[in-house]
Amino acid sequence: MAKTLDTTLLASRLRLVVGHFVRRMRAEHRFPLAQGAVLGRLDREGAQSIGSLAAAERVRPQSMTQTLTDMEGDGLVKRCPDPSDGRRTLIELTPHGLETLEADRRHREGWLAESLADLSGAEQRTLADALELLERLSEK
Amino acid sequence: MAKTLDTTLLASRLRLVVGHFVRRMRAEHRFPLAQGAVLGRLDREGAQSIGSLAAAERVRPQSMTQTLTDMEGDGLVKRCPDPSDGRRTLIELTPHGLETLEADRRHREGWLAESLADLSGAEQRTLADALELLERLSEK
DNA sequence: TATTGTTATACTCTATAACTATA
DNA sequence: TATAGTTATAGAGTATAACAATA
Repeated sequence: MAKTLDTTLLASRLRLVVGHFVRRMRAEHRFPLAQGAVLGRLDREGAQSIGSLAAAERVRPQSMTQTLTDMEGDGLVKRCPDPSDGRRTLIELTPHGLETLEADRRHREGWLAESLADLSGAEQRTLADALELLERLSEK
Repeated sequence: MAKTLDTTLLASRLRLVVGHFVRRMRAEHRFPLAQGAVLGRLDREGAQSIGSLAAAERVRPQSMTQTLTDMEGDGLVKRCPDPSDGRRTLIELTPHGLETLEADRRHREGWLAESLADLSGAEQRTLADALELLERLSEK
């Protein structure tokens, strides 16, 4: 039976490591993390409403509006009225947004994705399992 | 032999889960995370220089100066000249800083530390192992 | 010259509150 | 009334550049 760890120390270490990792990701990207997240999601899932993007990223709709306004200003996304519901706005990738995403992916190959690929299958599994746990903690 | 996962998807999920977790932690704390980190470190390790705090938290010295200036304004820490090196400033906890830290720890017991304690020993081990991996990724 | 820390400035990221427009 | 989104505002968190003081 595995022994229980000191949860206060584990909590501190969690905060420190996660904080460091976020700063490292930020430094590595060519454009803001929050924007990259939206680009990736639009590419994977297609055009969708602002509220749905906010829910998926688990930020407030107001925060997402701000991110999208910045991105629209940079020509990465386009706002389109939803024909079936006048309250909704659909967000879609522009060609420039897609190019930017692909350039970022190529660049990150030099770091995160490549580093992850360097891990053993067991290590990748450990990381994936830990993400499940982290998500469970976040939901509580 | 464990199969290799899709590293692009794992990278996306890593960003999402970690981002969500950080926002959850931020929302749960009574005062800024960066300040809580400093309070905990000073309590565990005792008074130390600004540069050493910055290195431990892996932020720039300028960022740490800013954090500490805010904290000093709130009476959480005190700047003391290092008697052995006029360039250095030692940071020490004030009684108010210690009280604040202890109050925060009691409050967090209601969430993170308690949630971690609810995990099985194996799950805690998975999380601790993943932190090692995450730290290795951050260092690369 | 090298090291420690600060000031000035700016950007990212997110939140709450109050609002408008549509259903 | 309820829902989708926006505007206004503020605060946390961090960075780079330029600087002063001390070793």
